[in-house]
Amino acid sequence: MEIISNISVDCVIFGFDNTCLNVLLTKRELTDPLTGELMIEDYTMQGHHALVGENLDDAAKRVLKDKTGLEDIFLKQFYTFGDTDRLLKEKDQLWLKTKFPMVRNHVITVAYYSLVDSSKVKPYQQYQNTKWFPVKMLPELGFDHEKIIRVALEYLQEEIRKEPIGFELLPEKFTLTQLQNLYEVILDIKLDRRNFRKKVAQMKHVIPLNEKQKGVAHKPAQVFIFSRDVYNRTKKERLDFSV
Amino acid sequence: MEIISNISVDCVIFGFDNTCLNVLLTKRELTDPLTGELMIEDYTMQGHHALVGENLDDAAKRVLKDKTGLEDIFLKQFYTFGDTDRLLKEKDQLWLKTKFPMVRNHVITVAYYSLVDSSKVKPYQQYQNTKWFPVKMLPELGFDHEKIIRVALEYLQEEIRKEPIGFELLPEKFTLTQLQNLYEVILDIKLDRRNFRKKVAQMKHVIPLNEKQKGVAHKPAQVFIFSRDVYNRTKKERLDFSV
DNA sequence: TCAAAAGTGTTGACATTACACCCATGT
DNA sequence: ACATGGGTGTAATGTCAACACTTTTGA
Repeated sequence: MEIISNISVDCVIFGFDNTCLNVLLTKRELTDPLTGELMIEDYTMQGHHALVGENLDDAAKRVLKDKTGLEDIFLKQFYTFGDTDRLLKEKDQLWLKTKFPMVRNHVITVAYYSLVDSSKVKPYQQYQNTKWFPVKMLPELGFDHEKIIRVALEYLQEEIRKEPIGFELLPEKFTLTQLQNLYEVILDIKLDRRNFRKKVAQMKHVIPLNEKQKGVAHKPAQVFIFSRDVYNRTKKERLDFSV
Repeated sequence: MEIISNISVDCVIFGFDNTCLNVLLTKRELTDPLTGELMIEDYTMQGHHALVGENLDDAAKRVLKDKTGLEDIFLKQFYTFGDTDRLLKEKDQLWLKTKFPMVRNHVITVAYYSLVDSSKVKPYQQYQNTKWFPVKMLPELGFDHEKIIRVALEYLQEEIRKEPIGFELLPEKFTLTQLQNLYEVILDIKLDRRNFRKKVAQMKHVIPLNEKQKGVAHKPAQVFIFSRDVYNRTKKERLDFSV
């Protein structure tokens, strides 16, 4: 399978742990073969190059499966980064020359973000040194990946205001407090609990179950599920063109 | 200047004529050199391939300048089309083999849309057979350009609800009726005149001039300008996460 | 019995909708 | 004088924001 050397696909994998919005990152290390000195030590999203004969979306699914073991996961293309200088930092050039000599200088990357229930990811991690990092406390990142993650977050923030995608980050069954935390963390705002619940109560696609939390040292919360089906049947166009 | 044979940049150029939202398209014709028979006759957006050492955004600006003569125009990347079958229709293959034999089968295209004051475009048209077509009455289109235009329109509709970009389609000075028509046509909705004006009156960035329309056979309308400056100073975050 | 989070309603402010008549101009 | 689009206000309804106390559970 021949790779397309000037097109890569990167995937910002978001997860949520009830406290932070996290991104899945893989450590990149390079040691000088002579001196043993550590020349590069940082993190990247570790995308892949597209393959000849492969749709871009399929390449993104491949990256996601490779890193998380998951398939049929929310995945959205948000931007293509095509500046000529995106791989020109000294350490990135060193990395590419050492590891990927066939790759030319100007690689454009089609960036996707995906939302995963992070409890499902852990067992599948195939890469050593792949870890979740809070988007507010990113480690040193290689290439232009810090920028890509920042832009991904902006698109996510925009999208989550309009579409019911937050549920992708939660387990199938969740409580309203979890849902509220999710919105608060992603949008970086505080929400009023009662008003939030009023709003959710109008969403027919957030469905209460006859089931409560168990084993918590406080009043157990009602458990809900999300139904995309109901959402699709009940959504209506918003008509405001607010600026 | 070496072209990058597997990456192209397409630009959906939108214009507005107070009645329709239009797209600028160029005729594509191919005649059989032997029989003189017309083998292809349709329209395309006529993008370009990216050049080695050129930022994608610069490639898009180049396409736009080439087709309209305009620079410093609103230009927004919205999606990258990367399906392997996007150029595989028979006539498109014929076209590519005849005209661009160096281009491989799988070309991804990074698509931008731009918004232009179409009164400024006409004098510059460099291509014969470049014309405006209403998005509601597109001619037969080559490649996957019909899909690209459809998707561009969806992104435009979304964006114009949130950001003051409609002004890019109008002359510097415009009337509120023009602005209302613009919103109605792009969003494909009807708006109440009085309510529309109330809403615009709240927008500090739409500024009335001491100037009226001239030479119209009815009460002349007040003339307005848009100020991005004022907009940037007065915009506030919307906090609703409506779905 | 205490700590911790769940759950619940009302009010005032503001925004949105629906709707009909007079005005200024060119012909 | 008439045809054409410009310009304006009010009332009813819906939506949003602010706010505090009681409940249920495990420890």
